[in-house]
Amino acid sequence: MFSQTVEYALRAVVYLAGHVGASRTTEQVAKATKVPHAYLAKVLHGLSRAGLVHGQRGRFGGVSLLKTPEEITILEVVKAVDPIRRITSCPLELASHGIRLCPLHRRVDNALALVEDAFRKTTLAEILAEPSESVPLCDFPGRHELEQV
Amino acid sequence: MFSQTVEYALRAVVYLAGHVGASRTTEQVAKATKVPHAYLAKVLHGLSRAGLVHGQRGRFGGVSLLKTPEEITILEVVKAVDPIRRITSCPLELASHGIRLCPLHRRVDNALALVEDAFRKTTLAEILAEPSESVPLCDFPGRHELEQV
DNA sequence: ATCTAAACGGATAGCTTTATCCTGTTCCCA
DNA sequence: TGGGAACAGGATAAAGCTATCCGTTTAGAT
Repeated sequence: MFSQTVEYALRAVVYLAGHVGASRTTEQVAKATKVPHAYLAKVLHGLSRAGLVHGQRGRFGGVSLLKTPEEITILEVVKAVDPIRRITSCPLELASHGIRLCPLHRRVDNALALVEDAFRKTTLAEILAEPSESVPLCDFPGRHELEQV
Repeated sequence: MFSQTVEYALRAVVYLAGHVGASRTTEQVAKATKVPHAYLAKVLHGLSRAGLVHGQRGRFGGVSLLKTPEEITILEVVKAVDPIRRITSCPLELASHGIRLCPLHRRVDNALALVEDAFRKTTLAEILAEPSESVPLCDFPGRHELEQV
């Protein structure tokens, strides 16, 4: 239901949010998040165009968040790479429906709205702060590095 | 976010729910719901395999609902053609996460659960009964036939 | 200045979804 | 019992998503 791209983008930003300040190479992010690195580069570029991350070229470059984890919501990330297309007008293009959705599409759009709202309310900071057995993206409970090998 | 197939399937069952008892040809359904008829045939076949509709071959055949509109929920229809894949285990296959989702995937899965719940609570009967300016799938407010030409 | 590591960008390939077409099969009716 | 109407199902095609590869550009370090 959510695209692979969304999944990858979320993993990447959560990882970056766990390393604010420092910039990470796409290779590092790819390893830690188990995302194909060539494809991740595209996804990160999308996030860059949306103004969420900054890509620093050249040696010792990498990508880093442009905002604090408190300021970034899941919804922003989703919007950047694969926006939720709300239903704003009748998909059948029935003239008489116009701007008003029929009961069917009203319900479907309401479901989309639920997701949007849930995602709008969740920041990266919340995800990192949540007490949990399993740290986001991390194979080692309680520790916050995957690539310490 | 929802596939085209889901959209088509929902249109079809809502249409059929508006004509309980009688069976309609895929051609009729296709016209009324503005779905490509060859593709709709596949979708309807999927609904048939799921036991939601029955396809009667031969002359004066057609498709009809196997249950009353009160008994069919949107979720059943979605499940039949393109199920919502809930997140049941760590997508990164991190051993330490096991059955327990990390905060990120917990949130994403919660969003999926919201949609499932909303769809589980909605029956076709409700959609048809809802007082609205615009009748489902119908271009003529207050009337319930599109193909009266 | 040169070397090197990194993001950037385009070209390409495979897979899945969406869509079409055509043939077969079934069923009712005359 | 033959014919037509309708679903069933396979083959095929178009489009989008996912993924890979490779050359280019950039920037820092030496």
